Amino acid sequence: MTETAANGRRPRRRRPPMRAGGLDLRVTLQDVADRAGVSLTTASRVVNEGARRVGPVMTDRVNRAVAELGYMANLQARAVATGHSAMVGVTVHNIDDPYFSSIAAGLIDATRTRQLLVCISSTAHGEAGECQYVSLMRGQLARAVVLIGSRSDDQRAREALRAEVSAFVSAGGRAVCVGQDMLGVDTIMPENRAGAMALARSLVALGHRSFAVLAGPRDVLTAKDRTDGFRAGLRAWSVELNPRWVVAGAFTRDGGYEAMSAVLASGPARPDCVFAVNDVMAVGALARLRAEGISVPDDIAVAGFDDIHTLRDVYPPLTTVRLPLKRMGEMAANLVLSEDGRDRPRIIPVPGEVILRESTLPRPR
Amino acid sequence: MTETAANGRRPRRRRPPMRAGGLDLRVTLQDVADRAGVSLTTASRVVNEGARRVGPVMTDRVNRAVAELGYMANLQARAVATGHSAMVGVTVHNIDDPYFSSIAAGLIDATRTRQLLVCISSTAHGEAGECQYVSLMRGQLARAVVLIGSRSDDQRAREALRAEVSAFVSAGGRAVCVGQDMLGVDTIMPENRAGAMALARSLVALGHRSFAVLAGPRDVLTAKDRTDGFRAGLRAWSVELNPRWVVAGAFTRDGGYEAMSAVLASGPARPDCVFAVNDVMAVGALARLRAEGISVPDDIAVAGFDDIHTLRDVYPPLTTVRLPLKRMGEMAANLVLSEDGRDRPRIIPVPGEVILRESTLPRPR
DNA sequence: CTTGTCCAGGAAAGTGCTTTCCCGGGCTAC
DNA sequence: GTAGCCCGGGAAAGCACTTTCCTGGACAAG
Repeated sequence: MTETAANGRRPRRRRPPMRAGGLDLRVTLQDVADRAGVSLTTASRVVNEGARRVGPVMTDRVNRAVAELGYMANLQARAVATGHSAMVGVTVHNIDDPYFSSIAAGLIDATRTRQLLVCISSTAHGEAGECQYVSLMRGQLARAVVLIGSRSDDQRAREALRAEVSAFVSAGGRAVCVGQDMLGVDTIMPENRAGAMALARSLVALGHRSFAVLAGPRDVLTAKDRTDGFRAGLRAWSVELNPRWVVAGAFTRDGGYEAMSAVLASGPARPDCVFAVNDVMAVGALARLRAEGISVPDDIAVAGFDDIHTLRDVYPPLTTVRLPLKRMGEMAANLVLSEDGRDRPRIIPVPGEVILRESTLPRPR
Repeated sequence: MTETAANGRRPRRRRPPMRAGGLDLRVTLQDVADRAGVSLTTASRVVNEGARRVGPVMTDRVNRAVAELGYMANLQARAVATGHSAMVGVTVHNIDDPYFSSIAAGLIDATRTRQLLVCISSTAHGEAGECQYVSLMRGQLARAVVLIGSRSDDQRAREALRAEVSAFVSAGGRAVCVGQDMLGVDTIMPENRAGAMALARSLVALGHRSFAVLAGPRDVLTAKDRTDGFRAGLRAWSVELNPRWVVAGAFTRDGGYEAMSAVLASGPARPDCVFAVNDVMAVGALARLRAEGISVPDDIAVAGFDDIHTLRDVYPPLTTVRLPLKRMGEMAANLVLSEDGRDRPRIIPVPGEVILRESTLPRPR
């Protein structure tokens, strides 16, 4: 009681920018302790419900003070003291793209019950942005970082990212990638190549013989893998792909629209079937064909990749390769949460499933 | 030099859970200072490029040490020291819904250059989840919190959220809402009511006389506002809405599908036109009508709301009310970043624009 | 009655950073 | 030549927590 009285409250801290007029009522654990008439230590122990037990009287007093003051622990300070936080950093290339938002949704869902704080950054393609974000997460003492999206074929950028990720891991974090296995960390790996290959086989089986590919961005490995897989699948049936009909384009609806335009402009001949390396592009292609008055699937068939949920109702229904996107997000979350204990990264392949719909009806020959 | 030698490096800190085998190489500012042979203070000043100038020699030495050691500041510690962080918390109801991911994309975009760290939580409807998240953000000393999505008509929940937000603001944060103005904070307010009203007028002008409304979830104010606005718009033309044809349903494709089913099942009569309170539901309705062999727009016209970008290519193209979703995200970011200095919250109404497309061709009478 | 063992509570030392305050040297002004 | 003044550098005091270590009392065992 003697000391306690002398232990005057520290003066309100300097709070630098201090919003105009907004009185600052940040309440600290010390405030709680004071109000409850206990030591800071005891207050901390009650709040943390940790190993150390506290008597029921004190516990009660502290809890009451917490409620009365509306106390919320300063999580940053806690992170500094303990050396780790509950944050999980996530990067996607474009959150507005349903491919990414589906995966993110799965991840967030799986994470909800686990008391983790998910931070999403939309890095608009490019390893540079991801690099920066991983570094930021290192600064946040993030528990993990999840890099969602295709790797690029830019070797230098990839090395830089690899180094950054490795620094993050050395600092005690965990890293997971959804895409290609190029970072030396746990990876959820959609089987783009095999999926596209299977799709090619199915399309040939339906009677299609000449193909165009709307191949996505040149430097994106996912696009490359799907294109290559498709070509390989055709080749297995001795069907060759006309290089003039393999045209690049952005991974967007408009990218698909323009790539389709390029195919149509390439000459009077037309392919039996167009494979767009993702559904979003396929929708753009459909729009372009409709604008031209070309009937799908009667004149030209169209197939996509991903089986995006929100696109399941375009007309005609799109043949595609289904990837369990939400599930992939959950799998990523599980990788983040499970201790590995093993020395080598886990690679989890995710097969795609060919879904034939009306956009590629059988072609009578 | 005398002191420096004695100033032995602190022993490596206790690092509690310590991943198996993962050697912990967290490098601190002290390490940098030691390596550069300068004081902690100087190192800090160099790293922060703050007001205080440091001589070129020291600056250089520190920068070199930073590079060599791969130093990344512990942002949590910085936040503790300064009393604020660069974090912005964002809640959406469902990140997988294009409505939300578009707004989020706009927000993230606008935020990229500003050195802010965006944390997104998907709170799956419900003020309770938002409450919890705002509290979490208070613990993170977040600079701001952005609540994206409709308020519900649950008064108690709303009060709780309001209290939590107010605690957040008292602690020096800023709050922005995208939805209804019910929280007493800066708000981006889509004019749902007016938009639906205008849509109703346009549809009547096209010759439609009997309407069904797929009205969304009962407790969601956005759904309610749109329904009410639509009803009011009809009434202005002396058209009444048959209550049996106002059916609730989830804000999803499947919700729209089922609500449409309910309308069809309600009797032999059919409405001229169906208004789904958002595009996603409208797409579900289209699917249901197609399944029934009912032609849109010849037999029944369909209209939605939002003008979701990825849905712009459904067939037939959907009449809707366009909301500038990405722009709304940017506006929210701007509200977050601009100091207000005013005493009362800013409310920014966002008008919707009626877009007539083929799903509601004029009906000859 | 003494000794040893828990046990709840508190003081204090940490966590990595910022920022205030102090100090000594070089400069200019008179 | 000296008084006054910046100016770059460092020591130390925060910031809001956690956790170790200590302490005094209650209790059981001998």
